[in-house]
Amino acid sequence: MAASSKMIILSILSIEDNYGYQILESLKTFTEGFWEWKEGMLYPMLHKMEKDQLLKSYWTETLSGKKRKYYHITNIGTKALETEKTEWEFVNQTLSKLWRIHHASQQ
Amino acid sequence: MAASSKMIILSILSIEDNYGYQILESLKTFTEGFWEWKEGMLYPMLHKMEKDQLLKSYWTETLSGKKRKYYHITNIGTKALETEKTEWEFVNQTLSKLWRIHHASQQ
DNA sequence: TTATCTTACCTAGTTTACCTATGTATGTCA
DNA sequence: TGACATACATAGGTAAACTAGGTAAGATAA
Repeated sequence: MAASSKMIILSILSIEDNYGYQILESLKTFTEGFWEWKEGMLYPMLHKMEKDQLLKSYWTETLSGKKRKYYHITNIGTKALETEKTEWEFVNQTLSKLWRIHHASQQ
Repeated sequence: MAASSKMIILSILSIEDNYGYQILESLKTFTEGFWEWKEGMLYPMLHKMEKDQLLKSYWTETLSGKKRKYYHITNIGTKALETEKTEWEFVNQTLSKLWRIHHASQQ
C-alpha cells in the first residue's frame, strides 16, 4: 500500500504546492476515508524527497500566526513522477495480463 | 517496482503451480525482457510466503534427475491475492484521478 | 480560564523488505 | 573438460516503512 506513497505525494504536489498536514487531509478526503497516513509516515518521506531534490520547501505564516511548511515539486521531481508513472503503468499492464490469463484458465 | 512482487508471484501461481527458476524465466519472457528478478530476490520471498501459508511447496524430479521445488497457492494465498488486487485497483484509481486533475489543471 | 481538541511540525528507533553477493550441485553441450 | 544453463540456497547490508512519542500554538467549549 505504502509502496506507492512517493508517487502519491509527487502527484498531489504536481497539482499545486501543499504542506504536510494538508496532504494528509487531502488524501483522506480524496479517498473518502479509505486511505489514511500517519504523520510519522509522511514527514520523514517529505524530508527524504527534499534531500533527493524532488521537492523544495518554504515556510509561510497564516493570518492567525500558524506556520506551515509548503512543498513544491522540482523539475527533477516532475521527471521522477513521469518515470514512476511509466513503471506503474507497465506493472499494471503486466498484472492485468496475468489476471486475464488466470480468469481464462478458470473457464 | 519490486513492491508488487508478492502480487506477481501470487498471480503467476494462481494460473498454475510453478517452481522458482521457472517463475524467473516466465516473468522475463512475459514482460519481453523488461522485468528481470534476481534469484536472491525471489527465493527468500517464496520462503517467506510459504511460512505465511500463502504457498505450499513440494519436490519433484525430472526424467534427467533435476530436482525442482514446486509451489502451489493455498486458499489463504488466493484470498490474499483477492485482497491485494482490490487494494491495487483502489490505488490505481486514486492515482488515475490525481493524474486527471493534474492534466486538467495544465490546460 | 483552563481543559481539550485541532492544527502543524518533528525525531528516534524498530521492524520489515529489498537486494547484492555469493555459494552449492547437477546436467548439457561444444 | 571447461563453460554454460538449470536449480536451489543463505548471509548480510542498506533502505524503506511504520510505530510511538514529543513539542507547540491556536481554537473551542465548559
